[in-house]
Amino acid sequence: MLNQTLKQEISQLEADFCSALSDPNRLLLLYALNDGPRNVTELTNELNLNQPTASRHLKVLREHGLVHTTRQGTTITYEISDRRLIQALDLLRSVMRDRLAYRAGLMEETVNS
Amino acid sequence: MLNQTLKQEISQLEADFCSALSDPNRLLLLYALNDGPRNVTELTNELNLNQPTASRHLKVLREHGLVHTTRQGTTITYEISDRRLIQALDLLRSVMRDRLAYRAGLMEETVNS
DNA sequence: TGCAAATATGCGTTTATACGAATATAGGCA
DNA sequence: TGCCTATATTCGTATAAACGCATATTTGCA
Repeated sequence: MLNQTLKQEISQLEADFCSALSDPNRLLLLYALNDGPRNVTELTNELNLNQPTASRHLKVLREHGLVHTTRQGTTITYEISDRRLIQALDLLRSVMRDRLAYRAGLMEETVNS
Repeated sequence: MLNQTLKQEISQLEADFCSALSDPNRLLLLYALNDGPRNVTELTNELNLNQPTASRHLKVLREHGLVHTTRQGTTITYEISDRRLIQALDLLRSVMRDRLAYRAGLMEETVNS
């Protein structure tokens, strides 16, 4: 059993982790990186971001340890740190999908009654 | 293959979903509800929140479909909607744990060198 | 040294979200 | 109706985070 203060600290950490995931551009970056390592320019082009935006979001991901980098000359390649992130995100998507399906069902019922 | 606009919309939805998870009090609420349904007063007491705070956070969880409610008289019981949420959160925790362990390892190396 | 390419940061503004304190609403019951 | 309990909302304020634009930093190379 954990005491309350510890629980709160862990939840704070986990919440910080989640807030790193709560931006659409960062999710797109993570999913892109799930297909393989990319450098900033490639990511910028693939996702149609402007360069400072991509760089700032990558910084957030990096600071939360969700991605890591290797430099080759002036180029910096980003890589996803842990595949379980995508597993977790996919789980969330399936929850989301079922919830949307449920709501769509409700809509139909409403329309048909 | 999904087109870019659709990808962006899905990522936006998923990001909204994640931002519902990016608050320590809401995570504590979810984990409490994982042990079984609770009403607002019980949650308020268990987590040492003040009542409006609990209510507001529960509203966020409800609006994102993470929990659902049943009313009995004046009492409203909250229940977690989908166990996979806890699965996903536990996955994130394990990623977090490994990352902290890795950083702790780096610290030791630094100290010992 | 000096330039070019890749990446990162600073600034100003806008938008979102959390909180406490106070207040409002809803349901049950006399 | 009027009161009590449970839950929700409003208000004012404070903090954080996103964006575009401009600029800085780093590295490789002539």
